[in-house]
Order: sequence, then C-alpha cells, then structure tokens
Amino acid sequence: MLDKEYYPQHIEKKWCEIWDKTNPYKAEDNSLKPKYYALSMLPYPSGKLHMGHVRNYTITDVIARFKRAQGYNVLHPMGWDSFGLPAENAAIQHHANPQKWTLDNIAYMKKQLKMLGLSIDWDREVTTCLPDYYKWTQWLFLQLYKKGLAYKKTAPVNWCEKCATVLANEQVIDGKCWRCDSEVTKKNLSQWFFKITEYSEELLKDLDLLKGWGDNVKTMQYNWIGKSQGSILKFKVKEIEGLEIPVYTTRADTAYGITYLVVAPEYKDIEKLTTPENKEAVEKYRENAKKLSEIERLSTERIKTGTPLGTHIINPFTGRVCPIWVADYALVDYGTGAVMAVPYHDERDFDFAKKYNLPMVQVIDGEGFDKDKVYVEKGTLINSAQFSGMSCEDAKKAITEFALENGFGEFKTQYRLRDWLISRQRYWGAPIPIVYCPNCGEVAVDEKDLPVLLPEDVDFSVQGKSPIETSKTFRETTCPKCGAKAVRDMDTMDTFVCSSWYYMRYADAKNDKECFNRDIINKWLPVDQYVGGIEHAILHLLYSRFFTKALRDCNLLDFDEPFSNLLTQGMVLKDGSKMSKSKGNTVDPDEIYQNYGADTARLFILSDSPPARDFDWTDAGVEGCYKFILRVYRLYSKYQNRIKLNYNLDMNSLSKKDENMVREAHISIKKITNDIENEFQFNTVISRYREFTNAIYDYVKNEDEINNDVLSFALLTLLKLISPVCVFLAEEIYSNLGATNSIHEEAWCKYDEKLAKTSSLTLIVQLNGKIKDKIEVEQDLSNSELEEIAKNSPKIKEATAGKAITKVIVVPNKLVNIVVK
RNA sequence: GCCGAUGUGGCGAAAUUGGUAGACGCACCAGACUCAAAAUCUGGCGUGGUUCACCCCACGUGCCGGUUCGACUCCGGCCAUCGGCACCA
Repeated sequence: MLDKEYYPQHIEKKWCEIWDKTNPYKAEDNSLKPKYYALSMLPYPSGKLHMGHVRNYTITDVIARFKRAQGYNVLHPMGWDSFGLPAENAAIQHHANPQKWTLDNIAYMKKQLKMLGLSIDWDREVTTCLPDYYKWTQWLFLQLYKKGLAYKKTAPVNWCEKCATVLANEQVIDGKCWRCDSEVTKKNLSQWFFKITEYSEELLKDLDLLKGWGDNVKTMQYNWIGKSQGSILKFKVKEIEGLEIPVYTTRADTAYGITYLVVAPEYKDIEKLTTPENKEAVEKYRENAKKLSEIERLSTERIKTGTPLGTHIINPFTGRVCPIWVADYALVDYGTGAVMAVPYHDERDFDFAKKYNLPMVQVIDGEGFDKDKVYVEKGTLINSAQFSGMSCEDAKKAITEFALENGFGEFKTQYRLRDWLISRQRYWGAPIPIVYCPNCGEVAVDEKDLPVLLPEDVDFSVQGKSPIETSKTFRETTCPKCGAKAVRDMDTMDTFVCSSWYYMRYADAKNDKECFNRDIINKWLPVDQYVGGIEHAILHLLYSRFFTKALRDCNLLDFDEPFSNLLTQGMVLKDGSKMSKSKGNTVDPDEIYQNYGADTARLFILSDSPPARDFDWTDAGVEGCYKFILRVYRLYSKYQNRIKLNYNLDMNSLSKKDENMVREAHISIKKITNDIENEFQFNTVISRYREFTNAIYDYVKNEDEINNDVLSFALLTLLKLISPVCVFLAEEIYSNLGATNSIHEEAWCKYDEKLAKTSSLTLIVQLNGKIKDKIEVEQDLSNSELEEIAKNSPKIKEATAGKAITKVIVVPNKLVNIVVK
C-alpha cells in the first residue's frame, strides 16, 4: 500500500540497501543483446561529491537506464582516479598516509554515489592507486618503452615550484600550473616523455571520424595540435666552415627579404656562433632569459630584446651577408629554434628591426603597402630575381623547390604539439618501472617483477623534494639484466597516464593475468557515450586518444578511437555564478538528499537546461521539483485501488475523453523517446513529464468518468517514462502496486504512430502571412478541404471581400495562407 | 589577431524539414479552501494601444539588410558575451 505521504529519506534508503545487496546492474560479457557502453569521467576522490559530479553521473545514468530498457546490454562502470598531488599534500599537512586519505575519501564518495541511485556495475570498480591497477599502468609503460614511444631526454621543461614537480605542456594554463595556479618556470632536466608527436597527424586527421563529438572540443584539439605547412631553409655560417643553421618558415616567398637571423637563447650551437667580443653580452642575455617566467616571456606586449652574436649567415638566394642575433622571441622547441627575419613582412621582425636599426628589404608588393609600416598581406613578389612577379602562394612552392634542387631547403610540415612529459617528482603516483645499472645503463624492470610497489617507509614532512626520496628501501635494487647493484627511477607517472586507459580496464576489471583481454575489450569498446566536463577537452581526451592508438600499434587492441560519442556537460552555477568554496556558494549533495531526496536532485539537475549548457542551481528550482515528485506520488496514492497491472485497453469502447487520454500517453512516449535519442534533451523530457502529469490530473477531475483501464495505462506509462530519472519514486510506487519485479527491468514503452497525435488540430488561417483565424479541424484533411474551410472563415471572407486571391498555400495539418493583392 | 559556441519575457528556457513565437517550470498577481498560515487546487502573466470587459490592432527572438506567400530558423554584413589558441616564424 502507498502511504498518504512520500518520505524520500526512508524510501530511498530502503532501496539503496536492497540494490546494494543484489548489484542488479551487472553487465554481461557474454550476452546476445547488443552492447552499449555508457561512461562518466571517473572522479578524483577529493573527499565529497560536488554538484558537477551529480550532474555528470545523473546524465550518464539516465542514458544507461534508457538503453537498458531498450534492450541493450549496458556497461555502466565507475572508478577512482586516485593518484595525485592532493592526497600527498593532505598527507603532508595532516601527517596522514596518502593511501588512507584516498581510500577513506573513496569510501565516503562511493556511499554518496549509491545514494544518488546510479545503476552502476560495482563489480567492475577500478581504483587507479591500488597495485592491482597500477601494475598494469606500469606494464603498459613498458610496452610503450619497448615500442620506442616512451623515452628519457634532457630538455627545458615546465617546473612548478609550489608543487615541486615538472608539468606537461597541457598542464600549463596561461603560464600557470593547472592545479595550484602558481607561475611556471623552465628548468633543464632529464625527464620521461611519451612520443605523442608520433601521432600528430593521425590525432588530427581522425578528429573527422568523431562525428559524435562537439565542434568546440574538436576545435580545441585541432588548435592544440597546431599543424602548419612550410619549408626548411638552410643557411651557411660565413665565419664557420661546415656549420649550417636551418630555419622553419611558412613564408618561403619572402626569402629575398631576409636581412638578419634570430636564434633562441637555448639554441644548441649558440656558443659556437658567438664571437669573443660578443660573448659577455650574449651570456648575460641568456642568463636573463632563463630567469623570466613563462608568463613574462610569452607576453606579446613585451618589447622585444636581443643581442648580436657577431657571426653571420649568407643568404643563398641573394648572397647577402646577414647578422645572427639571439632573441627570446625565437622559441627553442618549435621548428628549428632559429628564425629567418624579414622585417617588412613580419610584425615581430619589423618591431625588432626598428628597435635595433636593422635593414629592411621589401619583397612583396600589394595594395596598401606603406614603407613605414609592416606588410603581412599576400601580394606580388618584387626584388626577388626570377621569382619577381609571382604570387606569394606560387612563390612559396617555387622558392622551396629551388632550394630543394640546390640542396639548401625542403618542404616541411610542423606541429605545435610537443611530446607528453609524464614523469613527476612526487610520491603518490605509479612508480616508473625503470632501473639504472652501472653496467647496463637504463634497464626496464622485468614484467614478472611488476608491480614496482610504492614504498611505505617515507617521510611526508620533507620539503622541496619528493617524499619517495626519503625511503630507505626503495632506491636500491638489482639490475634485471646483470644482477649488479642498481638504483630505481625515483619518479612516478603523471596521473593522466592512469586515466588514459581506465575505460579499457572496466571491460575486464578483475583480470590478474593481463591488463585486459583483447577479445573482451574489442567487444565493449569503443565507449558508445562518454560524458564529462569540458575542462578535459585537451588533456585527458587527447591523451586517451593517443593511448588507444599507441596500444593498437602495440597489438593490444583493434580500434582507433576510444570514445565514439562525447557529451561535454556545462558547469553547475549557483544563482548565476560558478559554484566554488571560496565564494561560499556550494551546495552539498548530502543536504539535498536529506531534505528532498536524490530523486529531486536528479530531476532538478536535468530540468531547466540542456546537458551541454551551464545549469543554474536555485533553491526555488529544487522546491519545484520536489513538489512535482510529491504531486506524482499523490496521484498514485489516491488512485491505487483503480490501477491494474494487467489492464485491458479496448480502443473501440472508449469515450472521446478516454481516447484523448490514451493519445496523450502515446504522444508522451514518442516525444520523450525522441528527445532522449536526440542529444539527450532531458530538459524537454521533464517538461513532457509535467505535461503528461497535468493531463492525467485533468482526466481524473471527474471521478465518475474515469475508465480504470485507461487510467492504469496512463499511470503505468508515466511510471516507466519517469523511471530513468526518478529511480526511487518509480520503484517504490511500482512495488506498492503489487509488481514483483523492478520497474527498471521493464522494457521501454512503445507508441503507436497513429495514436501519437491529437484527434483534432488547430488550423491556422493566414492572410498574406498574418494570422487571421484559428479553426478546429479533423486530422489529415485533404488540401482542397482545408482550403475550403479557410475560405469559408467569416474573418477571411470579411478581409478578402472585393480583393483578388492570387495564391493559396496549404500546409497539411498545419495552415492555409491566402495571398491577396 | 585566428578559431569555436552562444544571444528569445522578470528568470531558466521551448519551437521535426522555414509554417500559431514564448511549451514546461521558477518568480509574481488574483481566486478557492482555512479562524489564520503553510500545503494544495483554479485562473492570469511579452510590450504598447483600444476597451467597463470580451474582442480587436500594432510591435516583438542582439543589430542592419536580403530571399520568401510566410523567417527565431536560410543568406550577407555587423555587435556583444563566453571559451580555446597565440612572439608557433
């Protein structure tokens, strides 16, 4: 029996406990049903769920439940991205153990997730910080290492002083650390990289395959990979026999206008290129450049500086001798680290040449050229020997071909993407499975010795170095090759390595023989629907795409892209601004569960805004959704004696009113099904819940006219339609109506196309495109019938009196437009 | 500077292929119920004009223009907001 009142706190708790025992949402590896993989980005266990999580997981959960009801074998897993700096920082602050801190947080958040009523297969839970997972992260590292895709090199890398570790390029946002927002500097260090640049072209090209991704994300990745087509031109150094400086340029057409050359402060041959007279000034300049933070150096407003090296190059096209300068507007890690300078046709070169009084030669002419200004537009070549008169586009090709034939140039495609720096000087990560042997050098740990476990005898109170360095047991080991005393690599892997393959592990989460079985992941992947925040547009989503391609090339799987469809959900705002602890406008999911229940939270967070747009959380909105839930419950509670699980609908014996109620149900099924299938427009789905509920309330107004079969059909249809969103409410009602199985096991409702429209419709009658009348008519009348009805409208007759009708446009089942002169 | 997205009532928004602009909800207003309040139920709710009222008329989807019988929707040109990239040669 249904109570008079609905108490979500008690009822939700009851169902949570039942579902906890039965784990009813297991995905079957061997099922005849078609598979569907619905995935949320896995959370970092920071301590508590926030509303962004609630939104993310509710969206995915509704998709998973909908697909399950449609007959799919659904994989909907959850896990924990549980390595990373916050655990270590918490450990340092509270003298706790990072593992304990992390596992405690996971336990709490898992409870919160269960209370949200998510249909997750908890048997496949993955925790990236536990050895049964990071063993395979290390194993995958070794596969990349064997394939030459993981390598160590000394390079200027991004260094965050506060986090005391290096960062990948993707983790530097506007010159600041992505995590702590402090300024990033450059340090020359020997670090591990993944060769993501090997896949630049494929990562770029395959964006076209991702039809189910938004343009915003694809554009961001496109920009980040940053492909440009240009040329390499090589210049002989006048003073040093045999030394050449190659430059990368996209403007080979301006080669006749080169008047000097610039190398980056970190350019490899810079010392050779510096004459004794200039040594002091150059060294001073390089020292200064090193001290600048990324922000200062990259500022476009900054006035350009530089100093001459004293040596020269000879421009092979003109024979002109041009000085070589060092200037930090040349970047060491893009192109060749050296730039040819054509002041008249490049803004940066122009500013620099003006400041240091360097000569300029005009080689492109076009409309609006002004000798006092830079001219970067395209035009016609002048002062360029046999190339004069050509267009810029033709000349780029011709000049590069000329250089190619004469051995001082070639065509070159350049990418902005850099290799992914994956080593971190921190404790709480997967150790890099490499040892250094005095005899054998760099050696991979034997696969059978994995995992390389994190040491536990560490002191977290140390400052300025990795706590792992304080372990007495970790560093020393023996060489896997020769058995000599050797030392371990003391770095751990970037957490983004762990999260680049977790969605593969879900497919085969308990496998202790291999990271995943090839057949099983080929069956489940790619992910059919991935849901998460836009903040991972580049980082996680690019890394995962790289991983998929790299593991495919390691012969571990057989697909090219990990995520077929991607939904990037908008932010959750509170009263118009972003929820944040510092603003104090956060909403605690626990409080919402306590006061309104999880169903209210689920319903509200899906209402109001489509998933991709920002969502504004308001207290009034929560109240409104809670009222809806109570309103629905009251309906079932009041009419429970009339509801029959085995109703019998005979369309021929229905009154007009009954028929309209049945039609409303079919219209609702159609609209809701279509809206979910079309970009998951849950906001309009919920509008339809309300309209359908209002229609049922309307139907029961006069108790004498209720047909119990019609009412049962309407109410059971509504119940199934709301069940993916209001999971507890639907289950409670269904169970109290006497059902012995779960509403969530029931198939999705079907609609009859003939019944999914109203019996009559409103014909719009226009005169010259302006509405003059609205007439109730039968469905599916012929065009001539509609025209006749429209012309007979008194309003039309009056308005057209004495005028000539030139044209009549009839849109079936919609409108008639009468055109008069 | 380049690229992408967005722009509709007081607010969140809706509107198959161009065809009733503002569904649904929030807020607000009025009424019913109540001793009263809450809850609930019923109705109203773009702007302006006209009218006692119903009706009716004009205007209205960021701005300007175009195509069309008809434009939130298509085309051209702007503006604003948000996001990404950017001394990338």
